[in-house]
Amino acid sequence: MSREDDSDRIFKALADKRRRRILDLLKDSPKTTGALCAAIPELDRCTVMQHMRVLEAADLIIVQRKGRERWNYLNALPIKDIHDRWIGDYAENAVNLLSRLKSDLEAPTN
Amino acid sequence: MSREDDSDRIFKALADKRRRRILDLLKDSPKTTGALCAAIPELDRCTVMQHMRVLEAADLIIVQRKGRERWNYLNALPIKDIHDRWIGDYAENAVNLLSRLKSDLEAPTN
DNA sequence: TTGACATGTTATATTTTTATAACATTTTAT
DNA sequence: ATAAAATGTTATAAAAATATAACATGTCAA
Repeated sequence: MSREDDSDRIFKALADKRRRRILDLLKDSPKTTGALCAAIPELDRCTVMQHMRVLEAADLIIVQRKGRERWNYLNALPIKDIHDRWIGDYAENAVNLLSRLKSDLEAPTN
Repeated sequence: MSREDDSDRIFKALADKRRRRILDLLKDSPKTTGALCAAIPELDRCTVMQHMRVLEAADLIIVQRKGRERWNYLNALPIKDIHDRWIGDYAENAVNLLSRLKSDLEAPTN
């Protein structure tokens, strides 16, 4: 499983508004699947579970079963990895690129 | 246009492997549309342009026309915004949540 | 054990994305 | 002016993601 596959799963998982909302809900405290469904009444329970499976496959949530309940925990580490590997790079170059853009635009006869 | 719409467009734009690749290509230096198409021979020119439109709508690239050429510049600022607003939060809480998870798992009778 | 509860699975319909073809516009060079 | 180059648009086919229904499993409490 390549690094690129990992970040593909993570970005795809983060691409959906409802999944980001689920992560927000888990940010404060872990919750059971039932509690999450109750917090998102406009989505069918099955739909919520399908989203959870996507998040779990991306390793953005960690699942722990306790009796007949399923407790879902946010795992922020993959997001931090993306930041370190990806966004860090871009942010580092941002000023650079913007200033290059600016000077290019100011010399239109090149 | 809400803040959430903005980050939705940005995350959706970043969700595609090929669009991330385009951003990578633009990271080093701005390029014309033609140069980008040449760099991604496995994709049809129209497909590349469709991806560019998605990136442009998300404000991840800035477009400047020079004669009959179109120069595409990476704009890293939206990515940095996401980091500051979103990933920063998660990363901040990461140690917190992981340690809470750990202690929860070690006390399974709660 | 038995019924109710919480969760899980599989199949399928709906919607959204992605790829491409066909055609149009703008600019450069001759 | 005219042909070629570079880009742009619109329509549509193909593929993927999302929502939901129908059914299945495991666990608790009486």
